[in-house]
Amino acid sequence: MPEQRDYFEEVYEVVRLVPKGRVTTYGTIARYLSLRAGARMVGWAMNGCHNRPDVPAHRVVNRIGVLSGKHFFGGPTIMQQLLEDEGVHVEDDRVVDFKKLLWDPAVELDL
DNA sequence: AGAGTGACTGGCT
DNA sequence: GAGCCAGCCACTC
Repeated sequence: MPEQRDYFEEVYEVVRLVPKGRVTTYGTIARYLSLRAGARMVGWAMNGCHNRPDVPAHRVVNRIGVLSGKHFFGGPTIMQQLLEDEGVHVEDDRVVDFKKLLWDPAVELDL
């Protein structure tokens, strides 16, 4: 299997920049990297994050703050526990105060 | 080559 | 907030 990396690496790099206790979305990453592929591919990129040691994929949720990828962490509660451990409250698979915790590189990095 | 699928999103109801 | 629909692109069969 050839290396898909390309934008994969870029996605991982951005995700690694997400501060502890903050979250971001697939669409935000996609727009920031100007991925023609779209948000779906960001999710697919995260699918390969298991090869990466330092990719906090649990900080990446969908646009409404739902932990859509929790099932891919080897368990339905792993992702939530990781977030709770960082001070991010999760209720009914949704991030509490999601809008306030949202981290947008285009904004936080002041571009 | 065509159809199905998905860790998504925006718009509308 | 929640549900439905259409657009989106890479990947698999």
